[in-house]
Amino acid sequence: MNAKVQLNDLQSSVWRLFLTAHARLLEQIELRLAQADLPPLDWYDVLFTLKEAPDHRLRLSDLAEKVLLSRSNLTRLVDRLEKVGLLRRDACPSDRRGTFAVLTDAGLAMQQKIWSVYAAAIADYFACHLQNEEEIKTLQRVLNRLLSAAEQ
Amino acid sequence: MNAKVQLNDLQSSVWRLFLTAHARLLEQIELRLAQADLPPLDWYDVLFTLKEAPDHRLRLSDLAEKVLLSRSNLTRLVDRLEKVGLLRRDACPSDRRGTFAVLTDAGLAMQQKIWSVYAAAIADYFACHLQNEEEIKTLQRVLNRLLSAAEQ
DNA sequence: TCTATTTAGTTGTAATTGCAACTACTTTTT
DNA sequence: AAAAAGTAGTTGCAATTACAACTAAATAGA
Repeated sequence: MNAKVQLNDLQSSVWRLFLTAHARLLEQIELRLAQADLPPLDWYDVLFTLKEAPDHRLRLSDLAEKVLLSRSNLTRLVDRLEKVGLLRRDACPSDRRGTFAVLTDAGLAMQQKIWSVYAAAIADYFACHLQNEEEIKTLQRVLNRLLSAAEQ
Repeated sequence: MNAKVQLNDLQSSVWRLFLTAHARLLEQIELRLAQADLPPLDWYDVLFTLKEAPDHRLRLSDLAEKVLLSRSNLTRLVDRLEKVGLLRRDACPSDRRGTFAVLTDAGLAMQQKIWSVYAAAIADYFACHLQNEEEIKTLQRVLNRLLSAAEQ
């Protein structure tokens, strides 16, 4: 680590910009969801992740990994989602310690409902400001590089 | 709003990337701070913001605005920082409802101490992956555009 | 096989957050 | 100048999060 410790003004100001832009964007988007009486983004994240998974099911530890939540926090988030019927827990036959989270029909419906609002918000606050193809490609390339570096 | 509701696959995957990259980066950086026995980024944010302010002082409401915290959460964050002597509260002479948060010497020292670790982490996880000048300029331009849109 | 280690998930508890209500003060309106 | 409306900051309380300890089951090592 620390191959390049120096940080110039441009770099640190862009970092700051990255943090603030992220924060303000999320603020606006969460606001839209709240205005539409929809649950917050971390609910969406779980529902979407399950939807993408084979058979709409995922071991809790895998789910935690994907949605960037600690295991204990995931346990309780899953509790809440289960309580309102958006997913259910299934025992894992091959590993008696394990539990699957399985998306229910109501969960899928909710995912779609949230998406309709969420997608519009992403379009308004994000996508519509990425003017040309080249700009979005650059962003993609940079973010991919950052992500793989952060995951080692 | 909703000038452009459509969202194509590239756009939504880049949005997703933006969220995950941000989350993973912060995770790593917070980890570095914790390993160095330093307080979390929101403490830094307050200390830095005060350092930048004229006379190292800022009204609580202005501070809340800049660090992206609700007023009530700022009250308690300021409580914690005050309790360990990193800042102090001063009454505002011209508006008796008002309070200033003022950076103490210890607060300034702490800001610098955190910065030494934080800057290295930003360099390692962020800056050093922005290869050429053009890439960082593009990022700056895009983020600026997103930020101003999110702030209306 | 029997013990030690690791892994999956949950739970206790303390700290933090979010939201609404509240106090005190200031500004605007009439 | 009095009443109404708005602003600054704090507080109560419920919900969420973080961290560590815990139970149960699987795996590795002797």
